[in-house]
Amino acid sequence: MATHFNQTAAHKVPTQVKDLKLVQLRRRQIVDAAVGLFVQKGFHRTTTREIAKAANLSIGSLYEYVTSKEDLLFLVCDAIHGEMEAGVTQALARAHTAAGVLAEMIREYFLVCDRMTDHIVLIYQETQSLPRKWRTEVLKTEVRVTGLFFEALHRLCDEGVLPPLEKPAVDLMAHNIVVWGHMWALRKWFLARQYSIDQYISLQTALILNSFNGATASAPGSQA
Amino acid sequence: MATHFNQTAAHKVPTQVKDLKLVQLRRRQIVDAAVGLFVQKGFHRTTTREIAKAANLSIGSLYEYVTSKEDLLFLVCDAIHGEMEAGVTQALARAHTAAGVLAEMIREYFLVCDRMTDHIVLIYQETQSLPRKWRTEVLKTEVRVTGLFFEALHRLCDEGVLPPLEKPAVDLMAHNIVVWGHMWALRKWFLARQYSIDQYISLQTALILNSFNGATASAPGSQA
DNA sequence: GCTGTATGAGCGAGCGTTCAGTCGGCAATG
DNA sequence: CATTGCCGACTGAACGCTCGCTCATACAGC
Repeated sequence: MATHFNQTAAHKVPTQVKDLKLVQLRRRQIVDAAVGLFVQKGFHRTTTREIAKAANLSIGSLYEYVTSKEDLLFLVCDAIHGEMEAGVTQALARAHTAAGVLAEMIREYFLVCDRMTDHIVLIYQETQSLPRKWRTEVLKTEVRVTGLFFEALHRLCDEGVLPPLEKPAVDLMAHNIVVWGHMWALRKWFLARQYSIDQYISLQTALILNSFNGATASAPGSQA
Repeated sequence: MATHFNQTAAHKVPTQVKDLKLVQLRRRQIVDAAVGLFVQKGFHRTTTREIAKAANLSIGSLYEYVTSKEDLLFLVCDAIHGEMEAGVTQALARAHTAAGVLAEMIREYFLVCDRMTDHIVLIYQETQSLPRKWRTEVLKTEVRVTGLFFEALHRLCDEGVLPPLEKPAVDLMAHNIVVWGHMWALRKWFLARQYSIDQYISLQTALILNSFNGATASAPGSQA
C-alpha cells in the first residue's frame, strides 16, 4: 500500500505508539469522533474526554496518539482539507467531457461543497484556533485547492473553450468559483430560503458564462 | 469606533446599573476593549479579567453591565454589525450620482469591507459561540444588510439602469456582492499577493457589469 | 443615612494533561 | 507444552491550574 505519500500532513504530528498501521486506524477513529463533536459544539466547548469516549478510547490512550488538543484540531482540519482536495480533484477530472466543461466543473464542485457544508463551516471557524505552525500548513492546502481551479481555467483558455482573458482576470474567476462554493455552505441558512442547490448552481453558472460572453465581444474596462 | 447604539439590540441585554447614560458609556468602553482583544486572540482565549483591565474597570464592575461573557460577545457582534449596517447605508446613499451607480455602490461597499476586515473575520469566527437567542438576533442584521442590496438592485432595475432580470437572479447578485466584500476580508492573506484592493474592485466590477451585458442586448454602457 | 456604583480577593467547577499501574500477546527457554 | 520475561498499548484517578462569576466591603452624592 502506497499510503506513505498521502497529501495530508498528519505524519508531522508526533505519537507515542510505534505500530504505524495502528496509529492510522486509531487516528481515524479519533478524527471521526472529533469532527462530529466539533461540528456540533465547536472546538472549545468539546472536551478531550468527550472525544475519547466518542472514539471508544480512554483519555490516556487518546494522548498516546496526539500530543495536545490543538494537535487534534490540526488532524481534523487536515483530514477535512484532504477530503476536500480529493473531492475537487475528482470533480474536475469527471468534467472532461467536451462541451459544457466549465459548467460541469462548477456543478461538480458545488455539489462537493454542498455535501461538505458542516466541514467547510468548521474550517472557517476554527482554523484560527490552530497554533501558527499548523495554521500555515492548513492554509497551504487552501492554496493548493484554489490552484486546481487556476490550472483548470487556464487550460480551458489555452484550448480556446474560454476566451483568452488576462491572467489576473482568470485567476480571480478561479477564486470566485472557490468562494461561491464556500458561500453556499456558509450562507445556506439564508440562501436555502430562496434557492435549491440546483437553482443556485444554474444561476451562478449562468452568471459566469454570461460574464465570459460579455468579455469576448470587446475587452472592457478590465485594466488595473 | 463611533458606534451608533440606536438601531442595535444592545438594550435587550440586562444590566444592574440604572443610569442609562452611564450604561451606554461603560458599555462602549467595554465593547471597544473587547473588540480589540477578540480580534487579537479570539473570544475563548480572552479572559474577562483582561477585558475589564483594557476597559479600565474592575471585573466586579464589568459584571454590573453584563450578565455573562456570552452577553459581552453579543454586544460586540451587535456593535460590529451596527457599524457595518451604517457603513453600507452610507455607501449606498453616497453612490446616487447618476451614471455609474452600480459601480460606485460596489466600490464604496468593498472599501467598507476593507476597512472592517478584522471585524468581518471576527463575526465569521465567533457568531457560532453565541447562545441561540443572541445568534438569531445577529443573523437578523445580516439579513437586513443583504436586504439593502436587494432593494438597491431592484430599484436600479425599475429605473432601467439595469436590464429587467428575474427576481431570483437579481437577489442572487445582491448576495454575491455582499459575499465578495466578505471574501476580500476573509482571503486577503491570499488575494493581496496578486491584487490591491483597487484592482480587486475594478476586476470584480467588470465581471458584474459584463454579466449584465451578456444577459440582455439592451444594456447602458456605464463605465467605472 | 440611604441609594446606587465600584472594588478585587476568593470560590469552585471544569479542563487539559500525566503517570503509576494493568494486561494481553509474543519469543525464548526448559 | 508450560514457564518466564519483556514489550507496548491501554487505563483512569489524580493533579494543577485557569477562569467565569460572586459578594462583603468601601465609598460618593444627595
